[in-house]
Amino acid sequence: MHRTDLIAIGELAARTGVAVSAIRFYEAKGLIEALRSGGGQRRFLRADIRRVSFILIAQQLGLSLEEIAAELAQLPAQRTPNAADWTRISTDLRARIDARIAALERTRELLDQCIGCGCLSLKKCGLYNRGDKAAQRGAGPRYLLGDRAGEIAEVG
Amino acid sequence: MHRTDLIAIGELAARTGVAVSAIRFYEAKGLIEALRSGGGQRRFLRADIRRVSFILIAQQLGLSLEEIAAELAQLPAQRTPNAADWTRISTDLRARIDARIAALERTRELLDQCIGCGCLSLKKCGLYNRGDKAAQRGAGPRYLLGDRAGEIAEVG
DNA sequence: TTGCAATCTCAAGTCAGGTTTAGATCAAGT
DNA sequence: ACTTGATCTAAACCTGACTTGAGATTGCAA
Repeated sequence: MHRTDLIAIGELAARTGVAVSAIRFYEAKGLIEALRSGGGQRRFLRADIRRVSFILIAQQLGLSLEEIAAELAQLPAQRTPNAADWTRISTDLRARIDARIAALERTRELLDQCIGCGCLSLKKCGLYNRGDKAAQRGAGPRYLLGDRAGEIAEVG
Repeated sequence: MHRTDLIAIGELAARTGVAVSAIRFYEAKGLIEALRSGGGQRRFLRADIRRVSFILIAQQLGLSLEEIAAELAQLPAQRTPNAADWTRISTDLRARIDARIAALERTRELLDQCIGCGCLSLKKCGLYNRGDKAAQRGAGPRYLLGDRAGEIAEVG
């Protein structure tokens, strides 16, 4: 159990469901690292399956690759991460899930008020006065939420 | 109250917190429509403030502009949407929020199991066997979730 | 040892969701 | 009438997250 602990990129891809090209991309972005075979092919540790899985979960929570890289940076660089290491950073993830759920529940409550009054006027019901950063994924309108919130969207 | 019911693009932008360029972009994508002044400038109805607000809320829930366009298409084209119209499509949104929350709660539960056993092995805990489409925003790994789920990410 | 799939690198392409730029025109206050 | 800010169009550019393509090399298997 030394040679066989190393897997090729194709196997890592198959094990995680991520495309080979995506794995190379993640490596380029510093989210994972690879050893090299004599001929220059990437060789991953089995532990990297876990690492890639983490990336996938974090992405579903709306983290950018950069943010995910920051989380992963908390793992030990020298040794293979153990259960305690993973528990620590998975707990971070759990907190994010909690925050996300709380934000959605707030949105739901406010939307219910809006449905109730049929207004959707947003100033009255305050649907935007929230600063829900987690939801601020991708491009999207740049200066909604935060900076200008509170002086926004008054119908009439 | 006939002329004054029309607002310029700058005012719509100011009222919603969305950039003028984004409003033009939404129009190009068919999410909103504009009348034109004699000189060719866009003129919006006050009701469009509500429409843009809806776009913003829906975006926060992870809907793509295309999906949002589909929702908005349910509004009456002829007359200005009334409270009942908005209530109907806001209710759709509420259902999506509920689904999203439920999905996150499932993820949280599964992650807790993973933290518990320190595994993150995903096959055992089934963190991916979910088909959480709502989370599938942006680019992301194409063939995770759905198609190949269930045969994914077994550590070891 | 030959053959073919898997890998490699590097550059370019894709898609969503906008923003920026340029040069021209409109509209409103004085 | 004049000026100045708001708007117009079209096209180019941007970021994030990958994918695709081309041409060369590697590695396992028969």
